[in-house]
Amino acid sequence: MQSIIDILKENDIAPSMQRIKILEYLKNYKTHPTADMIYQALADEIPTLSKTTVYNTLKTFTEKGILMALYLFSNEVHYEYNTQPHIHFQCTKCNKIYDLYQSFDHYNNDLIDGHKITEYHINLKGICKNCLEKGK
Amino acid sequence: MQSIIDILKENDIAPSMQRIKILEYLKNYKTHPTADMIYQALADEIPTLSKTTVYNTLKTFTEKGILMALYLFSNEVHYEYNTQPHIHFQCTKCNKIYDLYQSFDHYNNDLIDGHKITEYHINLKGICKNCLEKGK
DNA sequence: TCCATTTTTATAATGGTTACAAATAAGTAA
DNA sequence: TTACTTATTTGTAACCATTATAAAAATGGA
Repeated sequence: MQSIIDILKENDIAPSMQRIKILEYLKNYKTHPTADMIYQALADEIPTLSKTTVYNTLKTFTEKGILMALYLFSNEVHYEYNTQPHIHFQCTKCNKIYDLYQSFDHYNNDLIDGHKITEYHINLKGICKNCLEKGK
Repeated sequence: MQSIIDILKENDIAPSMQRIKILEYLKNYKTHPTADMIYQALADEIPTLSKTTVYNTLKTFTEKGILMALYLFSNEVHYEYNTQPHIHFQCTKCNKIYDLYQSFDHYNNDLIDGHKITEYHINLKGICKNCLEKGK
């Protein structure tokens, strides 16, 4: 089991306290948070935390491939710790984001119409089980 | 062949000049423009055009299902006139957006893990044919 | 310890989008 | 047509996520 610090070192990122806490948060709580959500969640624990640090850190992690940036159905970016391939579903009622592990088409390294594919996202939208059951 | 005005009327939208021009632009130039691109493109023809009108109109059209809002790999929204199902590919070098008509999984009205799917987007990212050929 | 480099921070700036309220255009009844 | 109501457009300001910038703090090596 790989520690947070190991993950950072493997990616040539100095394991500062802020970076550790941010990655830890994303690895433990798979809630696809935005930068602001992460900031809010950690502000108590790290009172001096700056939102700029959160943005910088997320940018670094994403560039290194540690995190995936999700562009769903709004103009704020959600982040997730990279695990096995899956697709995303967002509920239009409660806005919750779900990971789905249904079988789906994979496009990695495909060449389509001559274009080289390096990354792909499958984003679904609808009403989640929970909201369906609540009636209405 | 359905006219722009007919499309608007069918959707209970009064066919004002601004609305006609905006829909016409999206129907004719399938370039997946942003609100600002549309504004820039029409500003000469409609000198009094306001950016707010463009935003309002795009919102109306999207709510009626005439347009599709695309959330690709940035936080600006791109729009397209709804045609046959297809998927999107954006080049990371030139940022151009391509429509791909490859076969792909369809999810409409599926029920996955109890969630009702009403809309889905497949977004690919990579290097387009054109940029590949330019070498490097 | 001293110094150079990295990291964090606060502040201001940017850019896409929305809120708001006034101005204009359109639609309807008399 | 007029008078009046409603719909649409417009300009301005506000909003909110994100980025730029430069100073402050922390870190690491000689």
